[in-house]
Amino acid sequence: MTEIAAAERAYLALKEGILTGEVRGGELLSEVEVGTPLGISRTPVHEAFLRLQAEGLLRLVPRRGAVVVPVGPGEATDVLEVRRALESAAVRRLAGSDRSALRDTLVRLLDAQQALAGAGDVPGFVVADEQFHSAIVQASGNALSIRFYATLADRQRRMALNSIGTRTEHLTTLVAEHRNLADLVDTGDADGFDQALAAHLSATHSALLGGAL
Amino acid sequence: MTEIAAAERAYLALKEGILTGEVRGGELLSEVEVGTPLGISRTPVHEAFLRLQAEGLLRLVPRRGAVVVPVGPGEATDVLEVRRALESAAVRRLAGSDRSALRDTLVRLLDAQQALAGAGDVPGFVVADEQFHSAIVQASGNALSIRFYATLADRQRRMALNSIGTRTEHLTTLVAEHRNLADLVDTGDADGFDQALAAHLSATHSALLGGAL
DNA sequence: ACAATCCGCCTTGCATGCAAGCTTGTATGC
DNA sequence: GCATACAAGCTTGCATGCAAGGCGGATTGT
Repeated sequence: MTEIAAAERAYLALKEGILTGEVRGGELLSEVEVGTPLGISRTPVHEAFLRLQAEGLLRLVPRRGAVVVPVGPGEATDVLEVRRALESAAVRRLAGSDRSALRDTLVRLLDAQQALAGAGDVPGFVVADEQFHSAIVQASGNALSIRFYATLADRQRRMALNSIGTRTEHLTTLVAEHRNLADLVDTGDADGFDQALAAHLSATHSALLGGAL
Repeated sequence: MTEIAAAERAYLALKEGILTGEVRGGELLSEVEVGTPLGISRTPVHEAFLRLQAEGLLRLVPRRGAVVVPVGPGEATDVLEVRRALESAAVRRLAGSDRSALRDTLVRLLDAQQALAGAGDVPGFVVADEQFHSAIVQASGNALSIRFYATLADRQRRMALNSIGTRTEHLTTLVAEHRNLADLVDTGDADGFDQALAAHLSATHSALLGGAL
């Protein structure tokens, strides 16, 4: 039945819990406490704890348990700052190589965004937004960037809890900004992209801080 | 006697082995094989494997063992690209805050570099170089950047094997470039820093690809 | 009543047992 | 000679046993 390994299940379940806010920051978890509901023993849970500690989501206290690292005060700023840095670096590299495949991808994603914005599907739009940005980084082919960016997406997803109560009117604005970004990628204008992205992420910043998108 | 935990010892020992090239890329390791020399059982070794997999240095093959991920062809480029992105982002942030403490630190590190360059101490200089660059990132206070940058330092250390046969004449050139970078940090000239850093890292790039520093 | 001490519970860290899966080498049939 | 099938040895994945350590509550002495 369950084809995936126990350690993997524990990891995914716990990570999902942390990212969705189901388990609150500061909370103290024990291995049996996490493993019992999943029907698995302490060992795979311990392994999951280690992986999550490596990602900075958990902090293992030697003989006490694992505390969920709370989101720090400046975390939103930190995430967006690194996102800008990595995405801009990706575009800078892409400026010197073939961008046609990426352009097609971005066009497709933009169409999907437009549809989602029209339908007012905010959760769907959030996913599409993430796909759009990460597509750029992935196209750069920088394996380290890609890996880092994935953890940034996780962190941002965790913070996005606060800002789900979102006005749908602004979604079309975001699509327009994305179109602009896609154009700059296509042109190979790395500096212009960097500036536009900074502005674009500032809006996201406000959203993550609790306001409307 | 040994106060640090077994899992930690396994992690540190194995990581050191990978970073120094003692264990070659592509090699297949088994848990007992690693644990026996350290006098520890499979469990802590398994945990070390998981951590190293999370860092991308190891790849666990389900019922076979752990293969040491070889350095990819473009890894040097990738590392330096992300280094540039993160360091420049740090300077951009620092441009808007108090840089006096950092300036003092950089001046101190520059003096040390000059001494090391004069003495022709290449390994010592490599360490000082790493301290100089990471000091900038750390001063920014971006926790994510700092963490990412640390793994970049690891990767670069692993690649630096090839380029240890280094001419000491060029060390003074590097010190001069560092002084220039420090000035730009102090001035808060983020764009200038970015450009100068790109040039500076290009030299490092050639070094990492096997040439002289 | 209050403070200090001690005992017991809960936690992890590590070792080991057991089973399952993959690979390799061998033997057998054609 | 060649291909196929089998069997043995390796590997890990997970469960569990055992010991050590920390914390909290109860108890006792003042």
